[in-house]
Amino acid sequence: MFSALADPTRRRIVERLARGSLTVGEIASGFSIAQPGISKHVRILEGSGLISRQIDGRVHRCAIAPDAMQLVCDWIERQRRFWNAVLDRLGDAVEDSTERTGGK
Amino acid sequence: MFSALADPTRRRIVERLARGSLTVGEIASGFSIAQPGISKHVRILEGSGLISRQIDGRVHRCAIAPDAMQLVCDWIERQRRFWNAVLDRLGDAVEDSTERTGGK
DNA sequence: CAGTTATATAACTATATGGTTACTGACGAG
DNA sequence: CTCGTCAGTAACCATATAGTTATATAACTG
Repeated sequence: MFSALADPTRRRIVERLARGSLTVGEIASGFSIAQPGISKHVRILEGSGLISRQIDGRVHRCAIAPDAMQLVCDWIERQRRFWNAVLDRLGDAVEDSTERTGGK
Repeated sequence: MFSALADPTRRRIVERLARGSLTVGEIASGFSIAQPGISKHVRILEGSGLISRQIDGRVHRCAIAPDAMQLVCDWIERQRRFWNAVLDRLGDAVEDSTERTGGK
């Protein structure tokens, strides 16, 4: 799922889908890359569980999958906690060193 | 900076550096890949501004760069807001549809 | 039915990436 | 000075990835 979102084109697709569901053709019309390329990206996003597809006759309507979105949010929250902890630790280290050296 | 953190090996390097500064050799000893590979990763991390290097004789001591860490935290926070907004919108859509259909 | 449209699939290309080995240079110890 | 060590550079390799074009399949439309 992380690697699915690593590609900027796929992130843009998801961002567009966040505004509402779209068919594959509608997605493709927003990019300068050819339709088969979009099909690939959509397939990857679908395979990662990030989006779902409802086939309605010829058109495939794509939408963001709420469950996956929840996982994304959870994952980001974990990352946020981790990096903030790193940042805090760096802040402490700076304080320590400024104390030891008599400071700035 | 995002692409620098996209590689799992580089993330692990940063995680180890979060525990304290390390020389290139010390970093390399924690991985199964050869030293020149680590050198490359370190160079990429340094080029992205995520870590800094203090050359002390033969040894190169690496540490996380606080400024970049702040940027990472800011970026993650923006992402968190964005994806939570997407999630909220999806939640509303579900509510709407269940209202319309009389569904559970 | 024939023709058009929406999408997928196949085969290929180009490029980026992560890894390797071999070698080089700088520093420090004896 | 010589030798060993830490690290960087160069050249190369394998693989993955994003894109392409051409073709196939399936559903509408007249």
